[in-house]
Amino acid sequence: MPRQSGEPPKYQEIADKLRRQIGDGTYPPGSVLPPEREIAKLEGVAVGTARRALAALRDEGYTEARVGAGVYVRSWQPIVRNANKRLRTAQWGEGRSIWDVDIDDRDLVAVDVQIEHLPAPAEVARMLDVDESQLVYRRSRKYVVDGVSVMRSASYIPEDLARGTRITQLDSGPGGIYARLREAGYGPVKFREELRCRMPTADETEDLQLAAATPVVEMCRSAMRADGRIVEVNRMILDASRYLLVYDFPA
Amino acid sequence: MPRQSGEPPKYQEIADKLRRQIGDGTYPPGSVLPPEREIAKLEGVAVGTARRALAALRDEGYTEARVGAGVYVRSWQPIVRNANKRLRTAQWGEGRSIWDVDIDDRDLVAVDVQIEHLPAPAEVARMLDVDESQLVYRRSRKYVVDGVSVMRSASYIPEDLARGTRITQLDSGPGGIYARLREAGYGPVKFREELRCRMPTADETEDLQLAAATPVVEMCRSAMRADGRIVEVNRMILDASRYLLVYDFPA
DNA sequence: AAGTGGTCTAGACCACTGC
DNA sequence: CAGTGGTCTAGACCACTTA
Repeated sequence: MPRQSGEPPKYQEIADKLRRQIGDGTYPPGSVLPPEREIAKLEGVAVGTARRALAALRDEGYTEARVGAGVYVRSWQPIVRNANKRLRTAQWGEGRSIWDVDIDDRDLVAVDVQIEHLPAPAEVARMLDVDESQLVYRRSRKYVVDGVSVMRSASYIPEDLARGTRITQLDSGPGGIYARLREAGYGPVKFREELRCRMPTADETEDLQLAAATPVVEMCRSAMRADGRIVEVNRMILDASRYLLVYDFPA
Repeated sequence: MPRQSGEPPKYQEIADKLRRQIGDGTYPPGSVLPPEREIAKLEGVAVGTARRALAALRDEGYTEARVGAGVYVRSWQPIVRNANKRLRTAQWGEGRSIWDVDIDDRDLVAVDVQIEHLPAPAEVARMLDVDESQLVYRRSRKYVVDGVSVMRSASYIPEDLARGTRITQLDSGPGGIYARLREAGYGPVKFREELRCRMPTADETEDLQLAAATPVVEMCRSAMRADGRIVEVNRMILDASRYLLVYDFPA
């Protein structure tokens, strides 16, 4: 039988009900929802319709399905990322990686660290104000917290600034690349972060092991020297469900 | 027939193909994809499977379906929002961006403007450091650009700061509420913006007329006076597909 | 081995659009 | 009025998890 004309779709009403039950603690974070076949029987709908309701919840980030096991209620425990605090000059001098600062007491691990020496990608070349054919260093890595991939980052540095420093090595040394740039007299004085939020590509979903329908934040940070030259461009993809972003600025 | 064991699902392969064709210009922005029944026939699958492929594209923001008309390819023409424009114009000059966006100044129109006088919501009360029972002014509005709803905003001001000023009126006067606060000696000197990105609730989808599976940016801006008191809290919901957010800050 | 979510089929009626 | 996307049914097999 087709559904009667009129109000909201059945799958939406079932989803609303489950959403409410997740909200009021009937299904607390970490718990399992009834299987789709049981929901179908309880609500008197076809299994496909119950599936759509569950899919809606999954697509809103409420739940995570594990095949063979069940549909689990997710919780949101974000990493607080304060851009200004992390990049303050004082903290680079202390020999700490900027990434240590805001992770509370959770372990943050960089994996899949790579250094490449390649021609600048078009947009990066425009930002760095160099020719596309010119070589840059690309330092890429993925960050993992509590076993969960939360971000992929790729940093681009013009060759003439990186040459002869530890920026070209896997371990860039205490304080990271900003400390190296500063030692060489190229310390950045200003930053710009541009962000957009969108649904991930298939590659990003695979790389960060994103739950279905989790958005990503695509961020580009550029670091500028006193004379106005951009000395580094950092392109990042963040699992949006894992981050709370904070910016402070004067009026 | 159930599908053969092995590689990616059919609907995913069809989606990949369409995604590629959107990318290479076979279906340019604004064009219409073949109807689901035709895709089903062409690909030799059931209509439901073709539908899943189209649903995947829609869920990634590539397309927008108009019932009765067809599935249209979307384009991304974001509003560039520079949180601290003063810093930007003074120190960065004309902005270079990785994203190729026109920085045109389209007019933002405020609609559905409302002023309420109500007890502070719990989180707002905590931010403003007042009792939950205490009254605050809530100024809410929706912003529309080119006929499209892009943001909903709700600003909260403690009663003792707003009383006797035009902050309590629909038209808060030239310069907006910050000018009024400044006149009263309460001018903010610092801002903080906290952002998270997530899938919208059903209410938000309805309110902003969001395309299916478009993420939102949930933002909370607080304005701080010289003595440290927070004089305003502004809660915003942005259609993520319409915004490019920019933050400048010193090292 | 039983149960679960993921995929798929082959139909159907509805509300809406555009001619 | 023909065509479109949205919803729904009642089945089916698969790969996987759990015990």
